[in-house]
Amino acid sequence: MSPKHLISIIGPTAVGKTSLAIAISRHFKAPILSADSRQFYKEMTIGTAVPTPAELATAPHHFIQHKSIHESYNVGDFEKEAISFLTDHFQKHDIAILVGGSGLYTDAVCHGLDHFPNVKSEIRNQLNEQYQSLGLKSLQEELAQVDPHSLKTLDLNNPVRVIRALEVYKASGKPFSSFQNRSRPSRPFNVHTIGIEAERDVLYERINKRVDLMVEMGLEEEALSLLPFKNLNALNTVGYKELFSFFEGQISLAEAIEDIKKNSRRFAKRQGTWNRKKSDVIWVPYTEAKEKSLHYLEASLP
RNA sequence: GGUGCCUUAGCUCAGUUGGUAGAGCAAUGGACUGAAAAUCCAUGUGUCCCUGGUUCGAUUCCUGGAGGCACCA
Repeated sequence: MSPKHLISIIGPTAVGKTSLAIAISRHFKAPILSADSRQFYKEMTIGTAVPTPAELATAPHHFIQHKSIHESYNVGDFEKEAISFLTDHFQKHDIAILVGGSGLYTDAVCHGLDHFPNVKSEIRNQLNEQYQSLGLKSLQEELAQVDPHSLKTLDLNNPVRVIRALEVYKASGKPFSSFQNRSRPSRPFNVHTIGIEAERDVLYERINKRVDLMVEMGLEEEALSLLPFKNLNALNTVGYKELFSFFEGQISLAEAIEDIKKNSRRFAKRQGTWNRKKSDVIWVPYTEAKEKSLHYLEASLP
């Protein structure tokens, strides 16, 4: 069987990942898998900058708006579905494209995650209640009892991390740390990671413009229709949560829009720190992303 | 034109009874194994408007000037 290739496109929000993915998809006649933790949801369109209908028509896309905000969906689910899709796809084809801004999700597909037990949502709800009523300290103390190893490696100031470790313990009876760093299966495909880069001020300018465009396209209306569901995880999202604050009278519309821009910039910055530490990335400037990456891929793929 | 108040970090401002300064926000750097557009950690930022004077020493006090605001004309 001929070698299989997954082309992974990474980069901060608004840098041009979608159009590069489409260009590469057309060139190699390969499907695109989205690894974007917010574009999965069919109820969210404008604020998540999903590809336009025209873009979707020019290249086959997967994992875009295939879930509802009312379903629970996480990296592990995504990893399984994506690998299952790729296994099937690579039976008959050699190339696929992965594109997305969620670093954890692209890493899950490219390199795999450790296998953790399933956790019922009641367990997490209960831990969240404990956090609310008794505080972080009580969670930390409980973790110290059951998983002293995690106590050393975990960010104990981060309630999300502490709750995660505890919920795995409660679901399985074994410490969170005991599931980590077991041998992961190697992927039956080569990964070629292309990173798109832009100067900070250029990127921020693109982000600001894109937010203005979203507002023109009707982001406010879209967010208003989702207001009843604002407590769902999927809606703890830049572009929506700020408008919810506006609807509830906490800030003005202008402030909400400024906050969306600011939070998008911060998000882009976090994506930058995630991506910067990665090795084996072919970095291409956003101005000639298509030429440079096709040039590289032509030379590396058979 | 007159009188009063103001001018300190990117922004809003505090402060130094004279020993060259600090909050919030913004910003920047980092972490990340099923919440990841989430969550968490760390870090500064300076001709203290200009000019002269008093002083060992002035951002602080005094003179003059510039800009802003308010009131009076």
